[in-house]
Amino acid sequence: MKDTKDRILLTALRLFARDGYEAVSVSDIAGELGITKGALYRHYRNKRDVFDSILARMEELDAVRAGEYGLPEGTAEEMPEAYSGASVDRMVDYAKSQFRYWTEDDFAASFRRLLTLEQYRNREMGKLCQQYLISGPVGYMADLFAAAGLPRPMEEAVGFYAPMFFLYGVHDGAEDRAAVLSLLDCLMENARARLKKLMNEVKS
Amino acid sequence: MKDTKDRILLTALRLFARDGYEAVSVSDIAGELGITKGALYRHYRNKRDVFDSILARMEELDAVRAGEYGLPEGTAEEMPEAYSGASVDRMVDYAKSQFRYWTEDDFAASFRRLLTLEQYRNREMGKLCQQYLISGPVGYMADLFAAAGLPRPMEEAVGFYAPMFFLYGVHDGAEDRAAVLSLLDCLMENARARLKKLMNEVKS
DNA sequence: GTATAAAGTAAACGACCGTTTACTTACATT
DNA sequence: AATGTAAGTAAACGGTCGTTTACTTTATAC
Repeated sequence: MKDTKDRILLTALRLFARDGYEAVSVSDIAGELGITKGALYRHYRNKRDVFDSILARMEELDAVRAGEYGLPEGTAEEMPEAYSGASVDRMVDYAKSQFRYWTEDDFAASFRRLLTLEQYRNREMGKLCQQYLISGPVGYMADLFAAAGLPRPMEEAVGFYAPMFFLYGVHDGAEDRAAVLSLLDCLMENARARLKKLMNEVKS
Repeated sequence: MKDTKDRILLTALRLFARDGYEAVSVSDIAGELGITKGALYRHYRNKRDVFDSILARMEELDAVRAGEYGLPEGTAEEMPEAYSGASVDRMVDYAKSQFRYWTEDDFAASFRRLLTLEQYRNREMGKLCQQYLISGPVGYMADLFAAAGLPRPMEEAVGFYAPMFFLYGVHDGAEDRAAVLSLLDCLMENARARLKKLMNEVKS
């Protein structure tokens, strides 16, 4: 069944995201699903194959999501005209949606924690963590700001994205997650006002 | 020798900080030091004892550092008068010093990564991670801002601390770490100007 | 110089690791 | 109804895990 293979993937991801890849045994994954570890090897060649399949799945989901939102996928140098067109409102909405995605979507939230736990083990995982959660998003926003003619685009991008990133951490350790979301809303409204003011100054 | 016990502690910390507690074996630690794992058990009761000693050591170092900087250690409710006295300049200097500490000091930087890797495994580690790196620092700053009479102290605290926290992540994945420090300097100068302006508005 | 204790080695312990094997069950296709 | 294939079980494999044991080396104190 395709269903079992998917259930293995999700269960493994949840365990990897809590304890880290090495700390989770194949028996742990199988036990959580009520099957024996021998059965797991009918669906995946080995433990590493499960992990790699998680990475591949995230890549698919990410591509789908990027396509749905209709955002430019390349860098600013490749398609500068697409960047300057994005309005402040669209960007703030996108940022809020991204926060909810990385905290509320089960797969994405677990994957984010997995990246956090594996980022120091080798260069590939470090790069993936940067790409999905750190220098990737902030670089993307800095490109947008630069294309719009904002001064000090990188400082503005960090000022915009860092609170989101920080609230991922608050969210993971908080019991009252609604309070985190409302704090994010305040910060986003502040950012919206600031960016609109800066954009007006650029135009003149 | 006390020396060997310390070398075990530091070596274990560095390995734990890269791979996580479970992924590091006692043989790994001993091998890195050129001794057998049997010798390690002359200095620590077991593997968990090494880990606990790391936590205890960080607690000592943190207390020493807090004492040296002469900052109020309790909460704002306990000693409100001590908070409002801290000037913006002192706070910015303290923040910069904290960033250098958590990135350049070998023990602190490794400990920060260790907390990052272990935060989801159990409630204790999650609480420690929050206390040292996330809700602890931001709550402390929010208390300072509130005591100074600043409006929206938590939003201001996140705006101030989140970029620092974010740059920990950038720093860990960056090859050019000097660029990270100079970016931090820009952000801190922006924050200094903003806070001084806000403080003046409060006084009037 | 010899006794004493600390620090280190090498080997073994049972437990669990990831993986493979041999066998059984369930089910779809003729 | 017979057959072939996919999915699952139970047991075993060699290897490594954390820990303990018995023994040797090193250094210190009298």
